[in-house]
Parts: sequence; C-alpha cells; structure tokens
Amino acid sequence: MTIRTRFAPSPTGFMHVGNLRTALYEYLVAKHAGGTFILRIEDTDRERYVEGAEQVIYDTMAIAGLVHDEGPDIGGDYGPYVQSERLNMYKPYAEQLIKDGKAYRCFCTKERLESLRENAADGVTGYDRHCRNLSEEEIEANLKAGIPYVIRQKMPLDGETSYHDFVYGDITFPNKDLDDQILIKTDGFPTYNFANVIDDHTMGITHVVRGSEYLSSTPKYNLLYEAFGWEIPTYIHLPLIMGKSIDEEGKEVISKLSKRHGSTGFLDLINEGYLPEAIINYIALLGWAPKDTREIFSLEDLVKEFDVSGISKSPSVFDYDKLAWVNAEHIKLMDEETFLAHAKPFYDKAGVRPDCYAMLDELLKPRITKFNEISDKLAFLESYADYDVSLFEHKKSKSTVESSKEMLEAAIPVLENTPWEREALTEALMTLAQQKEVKNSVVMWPVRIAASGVAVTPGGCSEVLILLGREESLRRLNEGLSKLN
RNA sequence: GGCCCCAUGGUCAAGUGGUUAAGACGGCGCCCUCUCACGGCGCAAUCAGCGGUUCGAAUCCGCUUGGGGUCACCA
Repeated sequence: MTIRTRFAPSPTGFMHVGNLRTALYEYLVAKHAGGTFILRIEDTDRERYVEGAEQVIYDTMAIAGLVHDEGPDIGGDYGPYVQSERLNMYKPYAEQLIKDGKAYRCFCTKERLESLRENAADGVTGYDRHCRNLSEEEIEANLKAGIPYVIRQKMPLDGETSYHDFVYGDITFPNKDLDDQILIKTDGFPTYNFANVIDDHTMGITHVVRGSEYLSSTPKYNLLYEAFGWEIPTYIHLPLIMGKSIDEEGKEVISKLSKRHGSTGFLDLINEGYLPEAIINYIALLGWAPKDTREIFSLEDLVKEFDVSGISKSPSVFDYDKLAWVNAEHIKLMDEETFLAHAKPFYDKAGVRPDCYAMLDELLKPRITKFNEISDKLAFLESYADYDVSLFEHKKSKSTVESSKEMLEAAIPVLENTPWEREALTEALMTLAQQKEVKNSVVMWPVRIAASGVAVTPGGCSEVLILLGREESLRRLNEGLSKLN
C-alpha cells in the first residue's frame, strides 16, 4: 500500500511555523515510505477569505522545499484539490446519512442555540438535540415553509468510542460527551470537520497527520467513517509547539505559539535572516528526535532518518537561540559559492572588493549566525567614526595609549614598505614585534584599532588592512597616530 | 467547569525494570588566539509530589499537583 498524506491549510495569508511543522511531518511520513504528499486547500469559510492567501501557501511550500505530488496548482487524479471547487459533492453524502438514520435536519435558529449556551448549567455545553426526533410531518412542514436548516450527525447516546493513535496510543471517549455536530451549514456548505472526512477518504489518504488539538474531535470523525462503512485512516497526532511570553504580572508563561511570541510566521523568520533549511531542520527537532544524537539535517537527511516512533507526546517550546545555532551550523556547511550567493548583497552594501570575497568567506563563516549580521560586522569599512583613544587600551593584549603611540609610529613606515598582501603584512608586523621585544598583540592591537576604529572586527589586523586597501589603511593609521599625539 | 492528553536540567531531548540518568542549545570557567568568533576541555543544572508493585523503579499502577488541548453554522 502506498502511503498518502495531505497538508490541508486554510488560506489565511499567514503560515505559522506550527502549521509548517505539521506539513513537514506529513511530508516526511509520506516520503520516508516512498509515498505521496498531497496539498489541499480548505477554503470552505467564505467569510475568512483573504486575497492572495493561496499564493502564500505555495510560496511557503516551495521555499521550504516541501514539494507536493498532487495539488491545486499541479493537479492529480483525485482533484479538484480546493474545497470550494468540490462544494457540490459533500451534501449528497450528508443526505445519504439522513436516509440511513445517522443524521438529521436541524431547524434551530442561531439565536436559539445561543440562548442555549447562555443558559447552560455550569459545564454543560453543546446542542440539546431538539430536532433529533422531529416527526416526518414537522420536517415536511418546515421544509415546505422554507425554514433554513443544517444537517447534524446523530451521535450514539451511550457507550464509548475508542481509537488508536500512532503516537498517543489508545484513546477512549464517552459517547455522551459527543455533540451532534453540524455536517452541512445553512448555506449548504460543509463544515470543516465533514469536508475533511469526505476529502480524506475520497482522496485516498492513508495517514492523517495533524496537531494534537484534534485529539478530542477524532471520535466524531471515526463515527463518520463508520457510518459510511469506510476504512479509518492511521492517525498520527503531533504535540503542539509552545511559546514563552511574559504576562501582565511580569510572570513567564508558556502557551500555544502565536503572534505575540514574536516572529512565528515562516516568512517572518525568513525575512529575519533564517535559512529555510535551518528552519526546517529546527522544527523537525521540535517534537521528534532521531535514533542517534545528530542534530543537523538537510531535508533529504530527514526523509531518510524520519521515523514516527521518534515523535514525542509532550508539547515543546520554540527556542530562538537554538534556531540561531542551527542556522549558524547550516552556514558553516555551505560551500564557497553558496555562501557568496547569500553574502553578496551585504558585501555590495558594505563596499567590499571582489578580490576579498574568498577571504571573507573564511572570516565570516564561523562568525555569523545569520547573513544579515554581515552589515554590522563590516560597518567599519564605510563608517570610520570618531572613536575614543581609550580604545587603544587593552589589558589582555598589553596595549596602552603610550605603547600604541610607539607601535603605530614604528608600524606605519614598515607597512608603507610592505606588499599589501595578507601574509606579508602579518609577517611584517610580527617581525616588528620581535624587534621591539613585545607580544604580537602589542603592535597588532593598535594597528587594528586605528584601521577600523572599533574594538571588535571579523578577522585580525592584517585582514582588516587588506579589506581597507593600502591607501585607506595608511590614511586611517596616520589619523590614529595623530589622535595619540 | 466537563472531557481528552501530557509531565526527565532554563529550553530541545535520549532513556522502555538494574546506567556514574546520554547528547544539544543557553549560562559559567579554562585553553587556543593579533580583537571577536570558530574549535577543544571542563563546571553548574533534571527524573513534579505522595503512595503502591518489585530483590530493584525515571521506566509499571493509583492518587495529587502542574501544564496543555477541546467543548462554534472557524478551520
């Protein structure tokens, strides 16, 4: 049997990382077994329709690398893949259920349902099944009078419903707690719950992978499958992703990840500089662990290594620190060409000469966690601020204002007569240090400070000199020296 | 509130009756070093509590506590 999974987002215009993680696991469950991954758009709610939202879904999937085998944009044998285009196929199923005595028309008004909820005794919610036993005559009369109705599923009144979940095991619910849920709305459209079951079955979905918030509605789904005599799919419910935030009283609280936890949209994260492959890698690890202790995975690796048995049951907190680390690891793994492709825009902004690209690859790769940090790291190239002479003081390097003056005075003529190459410059300065009988840092420190004007630079003093070029370097060095006089 | 689920360091987590309770992020310290990183080494930090079962429980059972989810003509 070929495994078929589906990702069924609603076009809301925003792809939460929680949803993306679900999509990822759906993709992995299918691909690990050589199965088929399907994209279905669930847009039965006309009121929430957002312009361009479908495109956000396609973009996200494409950037994340989660390539679907069937979907609205590429077709397939089980289409259409957009619920709004399937609208006419749901009602007949519901009507069949009415005929079989497993569903019924409910003519109750929204107002009545509302007051039902308001007057409900403590803890008692749900529909009172008022229309469940209407007589044929009453129904006929209502129909004839054109009273709008919904179609509700008849839940068993006693007993219990159990099902097996691949990660949570066996779960049992008392039937009396199950509401006679609405299948078809007044407007004739199916509810999400109903359309979901019909679509999953008619599309041949074998493994339903979704968030654990569906754990408690699954019995209703199963009752539907049973009512139709359909085979129940394999369920794989996923633990939720949580976020940390501070409440009004200043206390730290952990709750379901949402927008107030910062950037939680996939595209937001991308805009902040996280790599798609790093985000995928990181969220794969939220709620799943491999058999060994590896942590850095490409999507292909994940397809190979993913195993449902590694999925955990407890919710996990989204940690930006760890995401940043994963991102940095992916950067370190990049080849020169890929690294440059990402870094180039920032180099251009900073005014980096092409002959420095290779050196910067080596310098920056271990120093950045995100590419957009390059701007800050190279800011000294363009903006040579009026720094304070106290910068020349550095205890660890044994550099003082006095020694800096002496070293700079000696270094400038040496550098003027040195070929402007990385090795040569380093050599020259180290030789100078030997002659002066001081630690390398005593001469390196002031030269680097005078050249950059900042305490921290990516790379050492000779690299800074190379990046700046001979002319600019010497100009800054002399200016630095004059500050010390 | 009813129902359902969950519970190993601050965070992600391995662990499936016998381990000095892995590993990673973060923190701290040391080393390397021309600054900062990278890298290396090390330290602190966990089985929510209480009862059972057992020769022996992080592992099995129960209760308590805590957390989460869900109770729509939303998806």
